[in-house]
Amino acid sequence: MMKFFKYPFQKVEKKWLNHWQKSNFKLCQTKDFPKKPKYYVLEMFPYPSGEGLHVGHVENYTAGDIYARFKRMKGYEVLHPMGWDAFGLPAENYAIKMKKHPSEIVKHNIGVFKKQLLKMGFGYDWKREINTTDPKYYRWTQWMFLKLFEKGLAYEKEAPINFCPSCKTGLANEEVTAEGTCDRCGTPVEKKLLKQWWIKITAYAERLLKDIDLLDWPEDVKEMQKNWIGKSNGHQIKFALKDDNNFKIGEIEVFTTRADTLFGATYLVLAPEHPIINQLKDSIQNYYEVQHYITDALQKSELERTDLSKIKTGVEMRGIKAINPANQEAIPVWISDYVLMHYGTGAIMAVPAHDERDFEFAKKFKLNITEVISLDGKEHPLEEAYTGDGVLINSGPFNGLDSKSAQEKIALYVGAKKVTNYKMRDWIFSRQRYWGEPIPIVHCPQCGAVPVPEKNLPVTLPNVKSYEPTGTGESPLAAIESWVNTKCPKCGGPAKRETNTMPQWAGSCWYYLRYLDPKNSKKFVDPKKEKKWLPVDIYIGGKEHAVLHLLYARFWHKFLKDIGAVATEEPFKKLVNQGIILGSDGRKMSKSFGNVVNPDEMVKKYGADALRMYIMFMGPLEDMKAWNTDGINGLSRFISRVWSLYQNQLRLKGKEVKNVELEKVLHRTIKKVTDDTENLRFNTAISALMECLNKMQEKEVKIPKAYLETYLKLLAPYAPFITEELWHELGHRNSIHEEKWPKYNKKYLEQKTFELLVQVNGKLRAKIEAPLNLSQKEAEKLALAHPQVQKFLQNAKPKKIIFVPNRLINLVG
RNA sequence: GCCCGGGUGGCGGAAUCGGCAUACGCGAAGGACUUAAAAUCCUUUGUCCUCUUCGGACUUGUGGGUUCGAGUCCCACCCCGGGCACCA
Repeated sequence: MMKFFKYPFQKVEKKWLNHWQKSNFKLCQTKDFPKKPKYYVLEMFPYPSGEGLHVGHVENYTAGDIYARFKRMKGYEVLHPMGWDAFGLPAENYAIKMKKHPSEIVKHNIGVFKKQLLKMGFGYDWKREINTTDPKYYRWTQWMFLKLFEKGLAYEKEAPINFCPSCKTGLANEEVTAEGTCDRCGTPVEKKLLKQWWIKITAYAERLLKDIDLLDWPEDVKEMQKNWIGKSNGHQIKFALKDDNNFKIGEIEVFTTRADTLFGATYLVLAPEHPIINQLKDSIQNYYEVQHYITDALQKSELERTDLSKIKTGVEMRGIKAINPANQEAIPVWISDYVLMHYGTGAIMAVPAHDERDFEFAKKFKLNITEVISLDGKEHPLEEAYTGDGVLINSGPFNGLDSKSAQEKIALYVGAKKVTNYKMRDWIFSRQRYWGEPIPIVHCPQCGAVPVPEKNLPVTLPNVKSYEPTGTGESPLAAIESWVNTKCPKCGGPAKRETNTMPQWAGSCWYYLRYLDPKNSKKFVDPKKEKKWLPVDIYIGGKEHAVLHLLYARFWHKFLKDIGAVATEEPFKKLVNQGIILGSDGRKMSKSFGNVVNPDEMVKKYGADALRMYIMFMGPLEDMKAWNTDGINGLSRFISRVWSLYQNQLRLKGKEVKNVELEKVLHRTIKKVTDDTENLRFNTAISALMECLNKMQEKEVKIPKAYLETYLKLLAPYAPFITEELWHELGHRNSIHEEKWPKYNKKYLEQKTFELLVQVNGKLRAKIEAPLNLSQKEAEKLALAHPQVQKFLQNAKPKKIIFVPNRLINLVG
């Protein structure tokens, strides 16, 4: 009789964690230059918040841990590191509240996180642990900034920041609500113009776009990056401006992707910020009205301006006309906030017949609408803009041409310039905050912005008590005079340090490189190590980083390549996004819904192995899935059943019984678990492990020890604790996690017979056990002899027979 | 509005090449063990007809199509999730 043994998971997990920790996870320590093939498994490193680890982390890191353990057993030298992305707002805000230094809070939170990760059984090479807030780390972030500065890719420019007049502080975008108010006090957020540091990521737009094709990434993430970069090819066309007396008073250049519609351009529209407006002010008859509109528009937040549901507004600059270069027609010039200054030239030619926005605008202000593209070459009354292709009409010498080929011809006709534009904008790199990497620049009244010499890096954050907001919109660092005032590295005169700090993205742009060489004080990474280990073979993390982090990191990496610091073009070869885990009510986990699952409690109640396996069993890694409190019971039960089986087997006396049937099942399981794990289909790998266990406990006989060992190895990446314990109970002294991954033997997968499926008119009517490689003739004979088949054929002869060897026969009557 | 995903039992999901739909797990029902409960073990479990089996009909969001055969391919539509959104 099979006896039930209760699995003492708490005892076992504690025992092995202690054991592994004693050697600082020697098993997971990676050689810099191994003989074995390398494999770099990376998970997006966490921000160590005060909340501790959440289930999303557990999902992300379990997937990575299973994969790293699997690859290691498959014979790779696996690099699987962990670190902390610890600069950023929450730590700073919490520090202000608790009157503690952010670094203390970070240190504490890291302690909590690390303990939780260890309890989950994750195996990292802790010798390579990094922390972005460590001066020894951010020294290199600053060094890279200086390189960007040196190459002209970091520059200063005035830009509006979000500013809360009540809190008297600059706000990060994430602190501004969707309604455009301050997250903390509800006051409407204002804009304040301040000098900001920018990174010229747009210089890399084309390469960032082109190289997306090199990546083994989810299609939607690639698509998102493409859209974000937003390349469009078009033309810049010049329109002469004339006043009421027909004097030429200037010129406006517009950007269009539809030069073929030029004859339909019945007015121009300028962005309210367009500098030419001021130059034209003497000729504008309604200048007061125009000025009023502009002031209004500039006060609006980006959110208000880009609200699509809003009815379009605008004002005409009376007294000024533009000349359409295609037909020399004088057309009105308007100003409207739906035209954006930062894209193209900040001015558009409006073709209301063939652009939805222009159509809407023209209807509202009763402007001319001229149809120039027609599907049938005829003119029609237009109910809405037609944005497709067609044949040109009302276009003088170009009538009858198809719109595609007309584009270049009309462009040539009016002397337009071919231009490529990108939606992507440069990256604002300054934050008015204390808890970030200081930007290593000194502002000298004589020499301007001077880089801090490399030998003086890092520029460390001053360790003072007051890092609360200054009230001016500047960084808290501005108030720390002893730190701010310094000497100019160039002329030696009195100068001030840059007081803005870097955004949280900075440290995460290159952390995957530092893991390769975390202690190097001469270089951020030894180029030989970079060459050996990059690119990252698999990068696992949340989709929320689909654009920003992943685009910044790709840019940063390409820049490092250009200065010869790395040899690879792209940092992350394969990307995988784990899906969000929702609460059991199907809503996003949140304190206010009370549906948050605490991993610590789950580990306490069910053990880490059960939690790991449940989270992987819930569904495909990339899918969104809802937590089910009962679900984890099933995996807890599975773990117990494994335990019981092995305890029974260890106690069973007598001879091992060779079991051909079980052997077949085992080898099928090896194949299935190997393939599924390789392809990150952990949920189906686990069900295969369950099926195999069901088979093993079906009969109460002594199973050969070799089978029991093989099964444990298959389970080891998933449940590292119980497998280690049982491996030792089977008499081994080494760790199961350094064992070789089992191979299946094809001979056990081969079948001598198969189940012939017999269909009549496509419907399954019988299943017949038949020898493999049965011929069609024999199959027919077998099928026709079956009473069920005769019944449905009604003794008629089949008109047609479909035969799929070793699978089915379909008799069509 | 545009661009991606997706829709399969009471629930999470499986079906990897167009060939047994519903694997595996949860839940539920019945039983064994127990004074009892928990735990554990066994049986049943898509819907309907026949309710005794044998068996049959139907079933992968909806409607059409291609095919000997469709969850899988094609067309149209409905619904859900995500991303982008005045980028000319």
